[in-house]
Amino acid sequence: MAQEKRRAMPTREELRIWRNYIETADALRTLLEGRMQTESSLSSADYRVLLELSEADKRTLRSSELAELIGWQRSRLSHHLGRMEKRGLVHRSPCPDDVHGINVQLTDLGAESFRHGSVPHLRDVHELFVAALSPEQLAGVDDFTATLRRHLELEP
Amino acid sequence: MAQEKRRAMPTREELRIWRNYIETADALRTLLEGRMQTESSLSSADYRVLLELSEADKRTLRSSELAELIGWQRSRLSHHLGRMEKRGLVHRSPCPDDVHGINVQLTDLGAESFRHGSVPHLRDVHELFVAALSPEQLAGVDDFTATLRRHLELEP
DNA sequence: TCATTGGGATTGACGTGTCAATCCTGTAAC
DNA sequence: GTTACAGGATTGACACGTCAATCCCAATGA
Repeated sequence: MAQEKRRAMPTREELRIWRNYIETADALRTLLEGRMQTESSLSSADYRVLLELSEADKRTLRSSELAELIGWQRSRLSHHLGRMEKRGLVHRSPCPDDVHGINVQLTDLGAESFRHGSVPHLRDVHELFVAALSPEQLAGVDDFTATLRRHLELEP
Repeated sequence: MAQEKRRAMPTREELRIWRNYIETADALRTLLEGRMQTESSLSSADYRVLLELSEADKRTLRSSELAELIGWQRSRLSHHLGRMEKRGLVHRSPCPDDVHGINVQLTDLGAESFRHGSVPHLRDVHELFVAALSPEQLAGVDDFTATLRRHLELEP
């Protein structure tokens, strides 16, 4: 009886909460993605890339740093940059300092797209998430996500 | 000043909470999917389908009902059933009652796969989610997801 | 009898992500 | 000098989801 909770099953109630939690988060993500798509023709993947680049020095990052920053596999980034480059959002060029290594630079169009996209996106986040919750609820979210992140050993 | 909150932007702090929230949910989903894949060679999409079918009368559902139940587009379901049928998890046959309409039936292999997959999956949910949180935190999650669902007008 | 429409399902093209294999180019080992 | 290897990035094959187009078949209506 000492460790009856080891590898236990969730109760019906816990399972219900879990399903609601994960479905809601999913629905929210989907909703926001859809809005961003129609508002500015950007996917959330595009947004992540543009965000990091626009905050970077000279709007430029080494490909590997970028992958690190947003936590993607190299190959995913490579595929995605290829597509973004085709759309003119981004430009790749060999990196002078490092023999291997590629510099990824935001183009003017990319910077413009990001500016145009970010304002409505942030408003959407406010409208669909922040505005729904009381300050106490928001604090609760912060608390339990922190707990969860610690539990999963995610980097902060 | 009366409606200064209309279409407002999130504060830095609110944005941080939002990002943590959505990233954590994502990471959790990914983690669980990965485990299910290695434990039982099922994706979460497979799992959804198998779950509904195994609870259905005679392990069978009309394709359209199934789509309704799990909230998928018809075409997504069609594609996915095609793949699952190839793997022998599921069987499709024209529906005798309804002229149009296709019956989707769980095969023995499908039922077996689901049984084998569900136990470790539920344990994973417990380990990675339920066990991390205090009863108060869990109640908090329940509360704020309910609030969010109402706000987003998601069906319960 | 033949065109029309309508529900139910499938198909094809396309964008995306993953995994494993490959490529490229300096650097170290022999 | 040639071989090996190592870091950095790309590629290809495949699974998945979405959108729009199509197919199939019956029940109308002319």
